[in-house]
Amino acid sequence: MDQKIRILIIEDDEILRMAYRSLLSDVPGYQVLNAYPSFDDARRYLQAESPDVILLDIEMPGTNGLDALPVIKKMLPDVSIVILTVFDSEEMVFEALGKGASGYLTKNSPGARIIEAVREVRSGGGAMSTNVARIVMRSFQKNLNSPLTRRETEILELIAGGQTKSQVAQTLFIDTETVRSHVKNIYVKLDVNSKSEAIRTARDKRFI
Amino acid sequence: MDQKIRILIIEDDEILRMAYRSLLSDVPGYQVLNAYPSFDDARRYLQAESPDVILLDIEMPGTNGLDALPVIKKMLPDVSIVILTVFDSEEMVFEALGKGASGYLTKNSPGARIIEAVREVRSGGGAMSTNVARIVMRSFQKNLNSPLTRRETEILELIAGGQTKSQVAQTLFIDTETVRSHVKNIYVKLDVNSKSEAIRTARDKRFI
DNA sequence: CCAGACATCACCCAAAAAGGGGGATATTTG
DNA sequence: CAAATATCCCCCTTTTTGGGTGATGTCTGG
Repeated sequence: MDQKIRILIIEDDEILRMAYRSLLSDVPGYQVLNAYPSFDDARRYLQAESPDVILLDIEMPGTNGLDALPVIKKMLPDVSIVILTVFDSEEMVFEALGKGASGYLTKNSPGARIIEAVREVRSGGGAMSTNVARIVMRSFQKNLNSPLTRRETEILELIAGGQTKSQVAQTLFIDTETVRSHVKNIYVKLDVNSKSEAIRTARDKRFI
Repeated sequence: MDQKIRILIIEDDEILRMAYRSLLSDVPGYQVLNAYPSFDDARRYLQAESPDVILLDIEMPGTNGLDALPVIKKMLPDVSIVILTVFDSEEMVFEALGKGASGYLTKNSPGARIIEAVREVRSGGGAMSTNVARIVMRSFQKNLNSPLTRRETEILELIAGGQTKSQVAQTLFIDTETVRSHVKNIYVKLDVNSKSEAIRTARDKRFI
């Protein structure tokens, strides 16, 4: 059998901390190295214990989980971190993912889901609770009733990508005047009169 | 007990189609309305059958799943669509999510995962296989070794959001000249000399 | 088949923004 | 304390932008 998955728990609530510990300790192939009530407590032992997976709470005394994330990543670049929190706001999720979390579970997740998540992140996958997945997926969703034509959308996307009209023209092999013409139409449709407004409006309404 | 979850399957491979059908039919609370080998076959019956969840393949004769997605969404705005495919490329995933898929499973998903996914999407959540979750999460990940300072990153993000230097200045309550100064430093650090190059480079390297 | 939507290109103009130099001066932080 | 960072100032030219007005070919849905 493979090496056991070495797990570390950082969670300030004692009841939960113990619950997670016993939950995961009982899983064959899992080994809970330790469980700390805060990142500041865990910090100096991280390198020595070198866990494979860390279950990390966000709301904690001292350094919170989101601030701890990059620090942990710097100390243990190969560790997989699973956020385990009551918060499921868009900002929290995006910040955690941006800082390199491999998983994001909310605390209503059943024990089986937590066990599963540990295995998933260790084998290179991602783990999210369904409400988090919902948030993430919605952020990708485009508005299917855009007033913009395909070409207009294409052009606005390139402009939103930072290109000037003449660069867009080069990219699409059309004349700069044509791009200008499209952009004017876009402005009318979105009821704006500058590039930045157009991008903001289009993004808000998910036209791009 | 609640109303059964009404399911439709669109999958060209006959073996799989039958397998999914029998898998889901056996689940209490699930009802498989029908299983079609292509979207073009399913099309005219969609409205009448009004399923809650559609399992949708991508590679199919005729209209493929990704093109079918917006059409289905237009016909049945409240349906939850779960993509079920062998493809797990970034482009496919993003396109499917952009067009309103509520789930994206790859075909190596165990039967239990498919059953679970149907329930999840129907109750408003999102469902992804772990490899897909991985792709999605990686797309959010920032480079933690950015050469840019916090302020420079902040400014470049605003510029990438379409704002001009003077708008950025207003947003951050600083002088336009200060923004200019930061931007010059950004250009040096990224070794570029225009806004569009800076945005492209920074996005490529995930500095923003 | 035909009107309307769409994509393409043209030329006029003034204002705004961008980019390249050269600096200075606090403030923060390791 | 020295280095990094954030702030602001002035010079200059080139590029981009946005508004107006119009034309032409193609495609497409009713």
